[in-house]
Amino acid sequence: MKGKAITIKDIAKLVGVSVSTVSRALKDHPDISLETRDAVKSVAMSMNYRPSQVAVSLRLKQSKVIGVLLPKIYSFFFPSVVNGIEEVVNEYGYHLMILQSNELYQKEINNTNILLANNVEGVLATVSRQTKDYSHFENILDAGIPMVFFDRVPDNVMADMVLIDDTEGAYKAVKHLIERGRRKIAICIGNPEMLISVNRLKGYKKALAEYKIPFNDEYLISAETPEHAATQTSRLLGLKQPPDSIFAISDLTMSGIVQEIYRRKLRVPEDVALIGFCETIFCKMYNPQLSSITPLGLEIGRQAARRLFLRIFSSNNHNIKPQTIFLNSRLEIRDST
Amino acid sequence: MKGKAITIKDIAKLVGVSVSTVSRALKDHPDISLETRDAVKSVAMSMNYRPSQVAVSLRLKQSKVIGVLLPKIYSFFFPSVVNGIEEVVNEYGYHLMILQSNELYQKEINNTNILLANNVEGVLATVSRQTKDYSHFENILDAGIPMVFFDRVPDNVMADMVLIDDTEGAYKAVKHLIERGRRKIAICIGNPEMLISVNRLKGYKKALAEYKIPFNDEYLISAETPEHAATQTSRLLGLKQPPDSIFAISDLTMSGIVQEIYRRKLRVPEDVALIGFCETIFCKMYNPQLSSITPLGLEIGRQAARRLFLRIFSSNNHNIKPQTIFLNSRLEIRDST
DNA sequence: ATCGTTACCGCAATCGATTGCGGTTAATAA
DNA sequence: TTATTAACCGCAATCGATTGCGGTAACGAT
Repeated sequence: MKGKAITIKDIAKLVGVSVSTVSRALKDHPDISLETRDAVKSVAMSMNYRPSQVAVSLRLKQSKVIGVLLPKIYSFFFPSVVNGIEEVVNEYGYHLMILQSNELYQKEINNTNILLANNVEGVLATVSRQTKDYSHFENILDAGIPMVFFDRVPDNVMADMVLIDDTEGAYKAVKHLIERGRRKIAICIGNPEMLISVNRLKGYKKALAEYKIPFNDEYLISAETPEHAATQTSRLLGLKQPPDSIFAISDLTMSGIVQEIYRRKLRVPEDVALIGFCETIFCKMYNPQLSSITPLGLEIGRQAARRLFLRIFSSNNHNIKPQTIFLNSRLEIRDST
Repeated sequence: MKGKAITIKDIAKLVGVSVSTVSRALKDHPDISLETRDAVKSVAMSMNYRPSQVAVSLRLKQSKVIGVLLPKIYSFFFPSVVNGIEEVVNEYGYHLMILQSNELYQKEINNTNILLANNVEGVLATVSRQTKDYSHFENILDAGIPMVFFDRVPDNVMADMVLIDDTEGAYKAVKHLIERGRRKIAICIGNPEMLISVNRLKGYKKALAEYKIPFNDEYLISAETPEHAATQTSRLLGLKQPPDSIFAISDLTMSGIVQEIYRRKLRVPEDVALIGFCETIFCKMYNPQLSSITPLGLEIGRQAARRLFLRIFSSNNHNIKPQTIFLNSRLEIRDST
């Protein structure tokens, strides 16, 4: 900021009125005569005046900024969520401060502090994989700042949550495989401690149970990177009774699985049927295109943001009961099943 | 902000000193005695004091925020750039305000105003497809705020630019195809008016010329969406002399091309060799994996951010000559060629 | 006893915008 | 002519932190 921006004071001097008059004129306060208003406005216009959001933020605590806490923007899923958030946030004239934790607990704490220091008016968050303690989020809530969690949510924080019904989604995926005649169905989850893994595994088991297929723990693998998924898949396919289908609960691990299947020159879906839990656009990039449960990141972002603004604009935010919104994910059948 | 945050004033009252003393004590000003310093600090700590970044920003014009202007975060390329930017920006204790234009000129103008109103200390930008006039960027520069453009850059703004050497990259890609024995090489560009299209096309022609292969404008298609690319590809493959290889200059259009090739049950690379201009991770998702020129988004982000901080921390920003940095993209040979 | 230092600390202005309250002018009523 | 009352507008405090400058106390030196 060298070429100092022009302020309300500059306008006041030029028009020959006080700063208070300028301030009021600019927002059509009835106390100010029409001529004065016009004079102020035209000068403001000609000087290319831009009100300092920072000053407003200090004075009124209205920063027009929503904080977003993410593990990693460089992924398949989060950019679409961010898109949904932006869509809504822009409607209200707000914008985003996006902070990533890189899945680190300490970084997540720092990030909450940064948001607090910047007077954000609301926070949307997905917790990192490392996070077990949620007290840093309480700081935000205690400051009276509305929060909505999405996707990976904490289990004992009094705030709104927006997430996909993982159990239901996984259930639909596996049921679909069964209906296609598969019986030896493997599942690749992520970190077994994560709720997302737990729930999707639950849906998997539910579908098996419904068709009286016994659960075989040799068919359960866990991976957090494509490479890891590939080696795990290799083990799977080397079994005496290799699976005839695989359900992968994440985009990233699916790519590893596909790699390994290609490497072994197996056919999809003839030898192995595949179904993922991933964004549409990525499923379409494979050959054959993957059937999938799409988590609808866009929709998650929208809903979370809407819920947040409901609180921001409510006079008695604290009287609104925290709510958990489950979104149904959609089964999209393509060529891999 | 209901549960009002605690301020320097609260600490002052509790310790029994003035606010100025607290301010100085917190930053180890030598004027303040050690006991006072410790007293202030311990109280600050126990009250969980967090300095208001907003107040500092107003007073000192140090917002610790870097603005990022993007067409669309939901893409293949930009998240990786953002990652690179974040990496550097965090080193310096800064964070990002990311604004997307959705390729709309008017939105881009609004976004520059938002950044200005928020006292950002620097701006990193990629221009939208619609943008022909760059005067809104001049506003930022005139305010004394350093700017670095990356990827899609304007052609007549006095600012730093960081971009990949498109011509060289395309040249390497096409040369690679030729060396693999291909002669009927098609190219799919984006909007023909965009510099990126122009330059990559230039590299394509350069490689052809080097091997004395005449340019055939039937082999030149242009698309901005996967769907559009698919129909264009269909036309290509329906030619009397269909191409034996296709070079696609963007991730998105490549996906459309691949779709169409799959649909026609053509083999890659036997019938049609493919080479893209895309991020590694996406190339690996195809079957077969795509050879590619990788634009190294991460590296672009890093370099742009570094260049920006060079200006931010220099006392005479305006004396540093604007510089255009070309990054070499890397040829990664996989299975599609 | 007086002056000079040094060591510490507070006053008050400042950044830019907002707003309660009080003041001035002019018009109108009595 | 005087009191009343709109109609307009300005003063000054405020948000939270920073900082130039001035002030006080304690100490030693002369």
